[in-house]
Amino acid sequence: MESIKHRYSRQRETILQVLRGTLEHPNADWIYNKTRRIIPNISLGTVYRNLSQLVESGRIIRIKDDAVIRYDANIKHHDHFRCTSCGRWYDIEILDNTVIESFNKKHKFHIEAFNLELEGVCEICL
Amino acid sequence: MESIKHRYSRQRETILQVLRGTLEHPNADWIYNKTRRIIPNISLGTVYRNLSQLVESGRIIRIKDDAVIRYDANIKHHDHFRCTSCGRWYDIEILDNTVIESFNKKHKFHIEAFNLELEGVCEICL
DNA sequence: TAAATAACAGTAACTATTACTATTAGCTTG
DNA sequence: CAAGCTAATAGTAATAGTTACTGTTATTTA
Ligand SMILES: [Mn+2]
Ligand SMILES: [Mn+2]
Ligand SMILES: [Zn+2]
Ligand SMILES: [Zn+2]
Repeated sequence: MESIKHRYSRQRETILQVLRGTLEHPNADWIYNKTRRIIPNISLGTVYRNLSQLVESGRIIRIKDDAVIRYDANIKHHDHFRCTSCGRWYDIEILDNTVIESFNKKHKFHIEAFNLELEGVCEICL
Repeated sequence: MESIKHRYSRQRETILQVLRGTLEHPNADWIYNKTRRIIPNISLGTVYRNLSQLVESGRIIRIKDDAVIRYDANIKHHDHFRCTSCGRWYDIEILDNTVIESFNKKHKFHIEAFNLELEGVCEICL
């Protein structure tokens, strides 16, 4: 992290400032439109390229990496562990209601659903 | 759940059997190719439509609903709560290392990353 | 058996993202 | 401070995953 050497560019710095100025967790298009108010002729491709570089250099993070929808015939609630080495998916159980209840005590939110995904190397691959 | 009335179709039943026969957590394309071995001229649109109907009727679930990548300038590890009413994203802290350690004791996996996402109605909207 | 319409195959359209290309601009070295 | 190297850019084309449309087929009901 933070080790990749990039030349300065006004576009990249502006994109970073735009993202730092919001709590929206926006997507590329939202960032594109905000940034266009500062650099009107910036290209959408530039936004995508710089967002990727900013992730690469650890200055921002990306949420929901996997753009593909996956399906599961196991319909009882469960969590997932995905092995980055072999790609296997494992059904696991970590979160129970105690976690949720402790959350409910701190915040006054009404939880409808929760999803936990772990990533790492599985026993077979180790 | 299970209340929507659908006519029988060989395509839908085959898709369901294909998904029930694997632990792959496959995407639509994988399911399409497997199902084509049984119904060679099935259409990809049919696969998508039936997967959606099966989700609707609660016979399967979908993982990673949101196909859009979102970005966050808050790079310290944190979880998210998203309000289904107003769309706001909240940075939260639920998972700590005790959860991970207890997982490590049960399974011999090496965890590299984990991501928790909660969904519900926030305090403002309640 | 016939009418009503859900579901189908095939295809077109759409959306988010990535790749390509000629031009511009940040950095390094003399 | 040029000159040259090449990363980064704007603009556009291409790709991937998904959804929408359309005329035909098949399931259900009476
Ligand atoms: Mn599963
Ligand atoms: Mn966040
Ligand atoms: Zn593995
Ligand atoms: Zn809300």
